[in-house]
Amino acid sequence: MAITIKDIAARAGVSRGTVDRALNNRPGVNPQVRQRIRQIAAEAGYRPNKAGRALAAKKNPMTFGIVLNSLDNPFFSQVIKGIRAASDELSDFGLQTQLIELKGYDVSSQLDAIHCLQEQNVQAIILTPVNDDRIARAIHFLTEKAIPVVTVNADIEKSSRLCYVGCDYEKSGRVAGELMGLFTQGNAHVGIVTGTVKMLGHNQRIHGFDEVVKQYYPNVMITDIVENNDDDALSLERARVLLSTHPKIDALYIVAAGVKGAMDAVTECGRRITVISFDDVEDTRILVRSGRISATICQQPFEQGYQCVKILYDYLTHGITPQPRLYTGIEVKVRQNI
Amino acid sequence: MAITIKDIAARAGVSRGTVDRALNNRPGVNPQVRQRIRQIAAEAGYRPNKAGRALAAKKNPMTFGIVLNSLDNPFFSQVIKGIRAASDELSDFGLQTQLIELKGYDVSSQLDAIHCLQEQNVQAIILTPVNDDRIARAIHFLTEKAIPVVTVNADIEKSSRLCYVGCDYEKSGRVAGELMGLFTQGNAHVGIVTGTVKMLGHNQRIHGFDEVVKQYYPNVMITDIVENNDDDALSLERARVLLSTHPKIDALYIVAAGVKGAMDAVTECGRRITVISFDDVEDTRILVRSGRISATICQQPFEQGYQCVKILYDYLTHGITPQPRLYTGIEVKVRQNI
DNA sequence: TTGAAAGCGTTACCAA
DNA sequence: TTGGTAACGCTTTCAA
Repeated sequence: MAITIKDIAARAGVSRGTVDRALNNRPGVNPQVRQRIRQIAAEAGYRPNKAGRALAAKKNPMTFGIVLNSLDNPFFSQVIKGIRAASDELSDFGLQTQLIELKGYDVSSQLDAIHCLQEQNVQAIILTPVNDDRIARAIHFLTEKAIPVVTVNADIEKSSRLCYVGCDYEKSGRVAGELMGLFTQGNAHVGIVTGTVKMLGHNQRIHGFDEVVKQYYPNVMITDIVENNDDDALSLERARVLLSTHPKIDALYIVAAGVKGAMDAVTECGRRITVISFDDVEDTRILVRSGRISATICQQPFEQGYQCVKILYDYLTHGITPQPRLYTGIEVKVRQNI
Repeated sequence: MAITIKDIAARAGVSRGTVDRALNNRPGVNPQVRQRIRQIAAEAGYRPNKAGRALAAKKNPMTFGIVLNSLDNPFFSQVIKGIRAASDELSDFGLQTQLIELKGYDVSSQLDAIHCLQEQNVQAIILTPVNDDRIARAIHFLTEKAIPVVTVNADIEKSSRLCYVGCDYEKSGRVAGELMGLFTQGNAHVGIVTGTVKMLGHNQRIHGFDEVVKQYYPNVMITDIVENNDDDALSLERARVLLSTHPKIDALYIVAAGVKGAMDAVTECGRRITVISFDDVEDTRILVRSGRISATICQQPFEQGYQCVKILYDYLTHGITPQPRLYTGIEVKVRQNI
């Protein structure tokens, strides 16, 4: 049976309250007594009991505020499921969550949502930030007020967020490059369809891909790149031009959304094209099942949702400081395991 | 704030003790009173608080016994890490674990271990069973004594185990078949190196592979199969014969352990061979990194260890009956994500 | 600065 | 068949 506060109190010859104050950096303990108690606790290998703590914590429950750009974006439904799973699991330990869903990547609506949550006195905030200075400042402001912020799925440069939970975009691009090399046996003319060059993650996926084919598959050539703004209609149009302009293209690397549009262009042109894409939404799944996309590379959205909640809970209640980045797994899905 | 036993007791006009007895099927409650209490609890959407329960449960702590054939088998170190993670996490909730590690797949030493655990009055048993009738009978006996058994990593036919946690071998074989088709662009003569035809899982991996190439890649031919008993020395010998007997073979499907031995034979013969293997142990990792194995298909051993403990805990303390099979994910690892 | 005690939700035990 | 009470480990409040 593990050691408890009661045991430590007995050994130190003080009361349980004093031990609690000493170990949890609460004010009003004689420095020497505090020191002695910590010493005893460390020697005994004391670890606070989570159940006991949770029960006592129910007196002042916690709320996490969450801001996601998830409306009309099927990818995020899995992230939300992960968030729900974590907050369900932790509800018995005094945690509540409040979710605000936004559409698109608009800075001011994101700022509004953050302010709204702040007024509700949330203890922490989770968000998918737009990569903008005003958001960075808002995060800074929250952190100063001792409201930790975790970014999920997308990160923001030079901000004071506690932790980023999401994909390692560079690495997933490298995996894509490797698979392209393997599927084409090292010979291909690749057309790239990206979302937008303004999204950090999209660029990183291209960069990782490029590095790998350069190093290992010198006969895999990147022929051209087009942007589709994550939009299917535009994707069809741009991919159509891409394919007709470059008759040599026999492979497609689709970096973001707009998969269906690009694949319609492939069908139109009638050529045999090796395709690699990202994520696992309905449209993509159908295309992988039919063999028209060889592989799609996924980023564990459920896990992203689950972990961002869990990390904040552990940070606030057990003082566990997370690594600055938690990368979720890179999953290769083909026809047989999608 | 969620509803508690106290609330229900008040509404039903009885004591907390009676509510506890009524809701947890303990004896000694007037049937009508029991009925009424359950009604009230159901209407109020009562869900027992886990922290409260855990604290109370510390009075009679639980021990799970675990039997793994893990000695000299690096694959299992990850399974053990998963078990440790789960039992660490649950130690605050009154769980202890007792691990017995065995070498090889010997029925009688496995039976001995089970008896040993039984004498220590464990509340549940986790094991990697040998597929043998005597083990099946032992499991049956335990189940009758209300000691639930979960099989991990390998299952046993017609036994009364509560749940199997591990790989879907058939499906992972199908993924291998798909990848082989993609890597060879549908043209290959495949040699298969398996562990033993006596292991259900190994056969399933071959069967799944066979089905997929038959259906989707008719020009991927399975040329021959050899057994290596999961042993590197034997693997080298058999693979050597395989490759020299069939000069046409240009692809290798390595189903189980003995990867290093088989790959030494590949090096010897000097031909260019496309290789797919399973699992992620040191030897394999080096071969994938060097590009000599194109992909290795993994089965989340950590997750297997973690889940088997968690499932039993949830079953015993919260009455959550698991699905009969929990398949862990199939992970495709290539040079860039291993 | 410290101690004592109440309370979080559940279970177990003893008494009625 | 029931109720009352103590206990699990921790935090908080009030009093000293």
